[in-house]
Amino acid sequence: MNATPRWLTSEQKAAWDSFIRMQETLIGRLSRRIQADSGMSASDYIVLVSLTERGGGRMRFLELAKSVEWEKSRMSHQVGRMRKRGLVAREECPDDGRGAFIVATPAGYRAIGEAAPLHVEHVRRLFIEALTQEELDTLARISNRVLAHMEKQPD
Amino acid sequence: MNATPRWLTSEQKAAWDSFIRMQETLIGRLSRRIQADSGMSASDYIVLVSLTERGGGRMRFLELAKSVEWEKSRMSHQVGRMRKRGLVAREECPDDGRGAFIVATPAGYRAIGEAAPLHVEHVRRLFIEALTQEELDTLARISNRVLAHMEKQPD
DNA sequence: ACGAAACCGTTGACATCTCATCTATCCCGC
DNA sequence: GCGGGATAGATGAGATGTCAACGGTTTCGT
Repeated sequence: MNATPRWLTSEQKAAWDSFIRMQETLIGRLSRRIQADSGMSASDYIVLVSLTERGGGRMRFLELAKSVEWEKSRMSHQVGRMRKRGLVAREECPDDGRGAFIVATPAGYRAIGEAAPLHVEHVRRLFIEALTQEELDTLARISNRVLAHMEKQPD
Repeated sequence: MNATPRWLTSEQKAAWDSFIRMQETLIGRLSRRIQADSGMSASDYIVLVSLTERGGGRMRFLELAKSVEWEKSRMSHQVGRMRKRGLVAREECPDDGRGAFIVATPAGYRAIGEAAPLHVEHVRRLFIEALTQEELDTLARISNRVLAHMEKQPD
């Protein structure tokens, strides 16, 4: 037994629609680019970046998952595939019999080393160059505000 | 034989990272919400919205695909699944022997009618409420600028 | 007319993501 | 030191997305 739903105002809807469309187009183009340029999936790329930059090429499994904010199941499948492709390896963890370290292989380093400059170039070309530094700052502030707001909200 | 890659400045990288993180978190939470609230996938939702709002419940297949900016293959699979679930139906097109109309079924209308208010509530709660109207306008302007820029760029 | 090219939509193979469930190990109180 | 709960991670099923190739139709130049 609800009241009429409260729809968005036309300004709110316009903002939402523009944002969604932009975001979808941009992410779509970038992932297709990564794939085409490097043969890696966008997921491979993200995981390798996090593993090599934030973990020095070696991280505990769940730490890696947290660092990219994925659930463990997703990461587990992903690591399995990346292992099959030789991008990462798995090492037992001496301290914790359940645990595992994920390690970037030389092939993994090579792949990310080749892919990263191309990726950055596309980010710059498609996104950064569209905006002034002031607009970028504004977008960052807005993004952080939304993130902070979401953290306070339940699911 | 390349020069050292031109990385992003720290301000640019900060903006990019914040945007990506926000976008991913927000979209992730919203799709899980749609799924949990209505049993529909986010894709089902988008397609039904476009079909009922912009097409009056009946659209040519490729027109539908264009209206949500999907490739035809993706839409074809999606429509196949939605057909199986009874959300849409397919009609032959008299004018064009290759073509097809996609039609929202009563069950489809019911599903979208129930899901939409909940979805809007979550959009409002997670996103709209985090920002002032001025910030929303700014974000819309920035999004449209990026979109316009991308349209001019090759793949 | 008629053949080629463009168009509409489908299909199959494969990669990926989610959810629920499972195993094994660790930790903690008693 | 033992039993129960938390933790680390893997796994299988099913839904989804991508890419490349395909089969009919239409269209259009000649």
